[in-house]
Amino acid sequence: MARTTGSDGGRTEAAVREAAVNLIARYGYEAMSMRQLAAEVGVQAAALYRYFPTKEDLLFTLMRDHMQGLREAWEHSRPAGADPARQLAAYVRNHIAFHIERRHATHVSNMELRSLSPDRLTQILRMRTAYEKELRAVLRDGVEAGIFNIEDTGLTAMALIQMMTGVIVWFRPGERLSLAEVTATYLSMTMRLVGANIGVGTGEERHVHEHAQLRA
Amino acid sequence: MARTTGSDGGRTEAAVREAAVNLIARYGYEAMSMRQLAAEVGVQAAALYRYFPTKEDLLFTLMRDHMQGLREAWEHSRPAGADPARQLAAYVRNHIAFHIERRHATHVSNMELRSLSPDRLTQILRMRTAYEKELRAVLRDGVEAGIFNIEDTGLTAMALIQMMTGVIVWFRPGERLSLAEVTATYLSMTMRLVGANIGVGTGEERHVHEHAQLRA
DNA sequence: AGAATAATAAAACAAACGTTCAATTAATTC
DNA sequence: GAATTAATTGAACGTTTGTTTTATTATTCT
Repeated sequence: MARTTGSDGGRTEAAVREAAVNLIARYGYEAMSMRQLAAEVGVQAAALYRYFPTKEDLLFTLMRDHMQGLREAWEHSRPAGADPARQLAAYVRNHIAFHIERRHATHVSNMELRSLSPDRLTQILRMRTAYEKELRAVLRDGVEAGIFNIEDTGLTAMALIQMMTGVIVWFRPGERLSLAEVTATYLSMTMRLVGANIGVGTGEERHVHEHAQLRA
Repeated sequence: MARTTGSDGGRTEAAVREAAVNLIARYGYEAMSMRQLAAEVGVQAAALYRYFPTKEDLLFTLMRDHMQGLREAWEHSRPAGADPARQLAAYVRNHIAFHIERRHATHVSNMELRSLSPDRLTQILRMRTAYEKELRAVLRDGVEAGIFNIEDTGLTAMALIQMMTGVIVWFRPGERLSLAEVTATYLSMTMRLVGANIGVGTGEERHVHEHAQLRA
């Protein structure tokens, strides 16, 4: 047999991407075979090579698109011209929302870096560094404006990102806490971490506090 | 050929463990072949099976020993009977020191969980959960004693652990900051995060502040 | 309707995989 | 010094891997 009725390149490629993200997140890039992926899509392994020349190309494409999506999400959600506290709050909200919406893709982008060739690894890391740089800039602005009290901007940025990204490890929708509650708590922890004056800028603090009271 | 002169089971096994940790951390468990590991040790692949019946047994052994080491390190360094702030400081110091001393083993234990069989995965996760529980207990004690101000103990514990473990991702000895400086800064961030009264308990705050001044 | 193109299947490739087995030599025990 | 045990080699096993090639069918274009 050959071309099947109703087959469509666009749909197949999208199906391959989605299945690949799920399989790689679950079993790992090396552990996922092209045949396994093809079977998940409902196609023969050879068909995959019409869309991605090699297995590594597939991985790289997934990662690149994920990082580009993250940068675009931040650019769309950042409140231009707002004070640093609001900017930081927007960064935290965007980061958590984006990563929870795409848990599997995030897992892939964070865990499978070592399967990339050196130059592709560099490309992805560059995108990640650029994104982290945005956070450092916000923190610096806040320090210069006297709103934040931070010992080491670089360290604080890394700590914040690790803390926020860590949410995807344990958060499961529909369990004890809602996404809104988790986000609120992380916002409050973030503001403590950067030494922001409580009640300044985010418009979230009272709200957070009420939730805290309910859970106490 | 067969047994080589000067060969020793104990030494070989130790060499296998060490090489395996390094190779798995660098290339991933699935990507590391038994032949590659054997070559690193300077032995034929078949020789590995004298010490570990399967590749997965090797992985599991590495992880189990790492988690046991972590628990033992905490038990030895915990200041029994001290106030919660000192306990928390000890937890942070031990966690960071242990994980930086064994960056590769930590990487393996955190990244290769999905390569374990279900029951072995459960065993490792149980050990990890028990360790995290210790932190939650310290936080709870601090809240009850009125020393800490925490919205959600569980969330704060996870945030702290992610934040601390994240150090191994970017920290490299001999770069901008020393381990002591990093630890001091993380201690201070931890105390902010749990809402500890500044200057209480840890005996580190003034020291931290001096470093901050130097870097500013 | 016929020609061109897009999408797939089926089969095959060499290479690499984890693992096993029998043979062989070094060290230890008696 | 002979017998036993410990440590390792070298070769082989059957699978599975990513990928390529060729053929075949569905769709689109003229």
